[in-house]
Amino acid sequence: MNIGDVAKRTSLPPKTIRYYEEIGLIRPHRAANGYRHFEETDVHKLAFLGRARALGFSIEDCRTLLALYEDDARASADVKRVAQDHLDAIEDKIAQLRSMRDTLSHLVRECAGDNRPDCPILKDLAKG
Amino acid sequence: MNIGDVAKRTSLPPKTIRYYEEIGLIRPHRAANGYRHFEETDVHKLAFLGRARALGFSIEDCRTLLALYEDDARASADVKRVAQDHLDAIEDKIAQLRSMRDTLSHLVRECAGDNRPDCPILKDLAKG
DNA sequence: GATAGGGGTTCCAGTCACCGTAAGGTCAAG
DNA sequence: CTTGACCTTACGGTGACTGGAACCCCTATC
Repeated sequence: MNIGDVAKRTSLPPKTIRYYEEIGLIRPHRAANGYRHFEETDVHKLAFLGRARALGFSIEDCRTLLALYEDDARASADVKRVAQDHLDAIEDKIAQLRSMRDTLSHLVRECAGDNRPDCPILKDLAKG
Repeated sequence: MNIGDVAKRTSLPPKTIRYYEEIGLIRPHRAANGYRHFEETDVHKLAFLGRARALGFSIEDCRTLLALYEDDARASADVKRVAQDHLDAIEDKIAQLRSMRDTLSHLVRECAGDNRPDCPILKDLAKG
């Protein structure tokens, strides 16, 4: 299979697939003409990576998860730890964003949004 | 005032302050020895920027907000639009993260986290 | 055989908002 | 006079790609 077909099947852009090869996540073969040639296992790995990325795992986490996936002797505890750490990071991020949102939505509600210059948003930014 | 003092007063690293000068957010004077010399207005602007950044505004948004702040003839509607757009983006981000969190926390709960290889997290990533 | 098109290839630069490090100039204190 | 804390610039790296240029390959059509 060529990269375009793989792109369609995995919903990953060709650019991303090349990038994943560059950083060693996959190792597709090469045809005589220099084109990348993908096996089903490559497609499977790429789909795995796509889902892991969609859950927000970093590339390095994905590398770890892929290695665990391919290791029949893995301990599920190792997988769980990676996932739990990521989950904690997500929770932190959500809390951060919520705090921003609360402040911001308050300020936006206060702002008249008309032609006059008076603005509580700027007032807040200017004086904390 | 030198950059170190400004850094302390604004809680911004010197590196960041230099960067903000480089991209034209501030224009501190220079002393004879080449050191940056900051006026109170510079410190005020930097504090403004620090708070805007803390609310998650992009640098370009910050540039816009600072320009509006310094424009006595601004319309609060312009400020409000920037803030509202950012707020919408934050809401989107929160929704995205919540969706990730929900999926992930479910998977993490399902995973035994022991020495055995069987793992619902990997199973999900492998088969969507 | 020439050409048009739709693949594919590499490499370089850019994104965003900085941070790390190196090599060096400046200044006040001991 | 030296020490150490401060300042300067400049270059490189971060994460995870994306865009674009310049070029090669393959098939179909005229």
